[in-house]
Amino acid sequence: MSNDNTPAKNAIRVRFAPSPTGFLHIGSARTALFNWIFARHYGGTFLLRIEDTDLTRSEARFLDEIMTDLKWLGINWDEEPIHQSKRFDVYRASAEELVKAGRGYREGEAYIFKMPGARVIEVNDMIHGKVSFNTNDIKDQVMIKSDGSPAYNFCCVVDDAYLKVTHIIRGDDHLSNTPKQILFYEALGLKAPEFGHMPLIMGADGAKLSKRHGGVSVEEYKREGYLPEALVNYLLLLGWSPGDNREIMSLDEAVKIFDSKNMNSVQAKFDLQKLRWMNGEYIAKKGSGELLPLIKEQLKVSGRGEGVSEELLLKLTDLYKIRMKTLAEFVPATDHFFGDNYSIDEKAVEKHLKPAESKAILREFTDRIEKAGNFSAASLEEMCRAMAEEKKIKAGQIIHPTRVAISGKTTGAGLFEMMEVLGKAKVVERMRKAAS
RNA sequence: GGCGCUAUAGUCUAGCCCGGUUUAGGACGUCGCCCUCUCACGGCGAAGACACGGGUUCGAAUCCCGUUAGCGCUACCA
Repeated sequence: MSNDNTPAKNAIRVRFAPSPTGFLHIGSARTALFNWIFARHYGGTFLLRIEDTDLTRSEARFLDEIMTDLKWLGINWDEEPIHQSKRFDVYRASAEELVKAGRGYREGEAYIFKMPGARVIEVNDMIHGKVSFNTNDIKDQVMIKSDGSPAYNFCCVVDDAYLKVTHIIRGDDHLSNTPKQILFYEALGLKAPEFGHMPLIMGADGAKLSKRHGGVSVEEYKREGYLPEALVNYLLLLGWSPGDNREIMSLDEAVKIFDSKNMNSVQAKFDLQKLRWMNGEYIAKKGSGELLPLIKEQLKVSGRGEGVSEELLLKLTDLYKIRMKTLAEFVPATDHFFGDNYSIDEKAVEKHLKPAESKAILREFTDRIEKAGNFSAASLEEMCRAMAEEKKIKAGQIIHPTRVAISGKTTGAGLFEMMEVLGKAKVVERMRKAAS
């Protein structure tokens, strides 16, 4: 599953080479992540190269977004990124050199690399082990296109050599490109780096990852309320395993124990359920204070919570963080705390508020709590239990109608905590309305 | 079609390199029970896998071959 091309310490240089023609794809993020971890583990250098050779499709806003998302994930780079769009003359010079040396030819404005006669190219892949290709199966390769822009496989080699990249970890979709690139290294008189090809991430149905699988870009997950720690942790486990049964782990921990030998060579399906579970774990474990700014962001996007005190938000965060899989779930779950315009579960109303018996119980409970001086969760619960005892009914017969009356829902935080947070006036008002 | 990669439960995986210690371990999901005012959390438990066929061997999830299936490349996309 692996070979012995383990890098010497401090000497390794890796790169992540995004193309700014769209948002940061979840698969690209994973590639960046593994390169970064590899570099950090060996004390090497992690570089960024911008592959913007497609001048018409490349946009500055995409590049900004990609860099923002990388940082958000916790991936930082060590040197100023280089842009391929600024190096067209370098690629042309190299292509010119190969043509002059008889390794290629011109075809109009284009520079083409001539495939050598039958030869076997062997790649000692860090993940797959030995893989071999026959040059007979590969046709002549374009180096510089007619429009003057370089072809991917060619400028990739020129730049990786220029950047002194020692290890290339990338997706399996590049495995078949590797012999072509090795031939370029040879022709240019350069030493080829080590290669490691990670299996691609597929959607749940085995098809290419797409929107309907839950999102393809990091930005979408960020917006949905996923924590970077959770996304990174999940991506880490997709194609790599520490060897023991550890699952929840920080980036720092992963850097420490990382070993490319444990990288998997099997394509993996993206499982949104597991990501959601993991995200829930991270949310629940975070301090409410840490979560607060993120919760505020969610509220802001939804247009709720304006002018609400920090204290109340903190309290709600505390009550609900254990019930959320994503931050985005906070708003619909707590809408009844932010004004009277909240969603109502009609089926719940039918079941718990419609019966005359429920209304009577609700009225009685309302009368009791209205008279009470203390509106704390503990004393409310005491009153509820006492009333149940007196009336020879189950506490649930009071609790369920009350919950629906004040929240419109059958789910959520503990009833008495909710009542305390909402306050006496609001609670009594909603209960009277429901009982009428 | 050609070339390449891959193949443990619905999903991610451990075990495979160095064959016996495996009644194949863990996690998500599913189901059941407990806790409980609901939901969630937590606890306990259950169902569920070595793709198929040959071979090597006393013995194969582990090694070899084939078949099948999935994916990738086969662009003057990256």
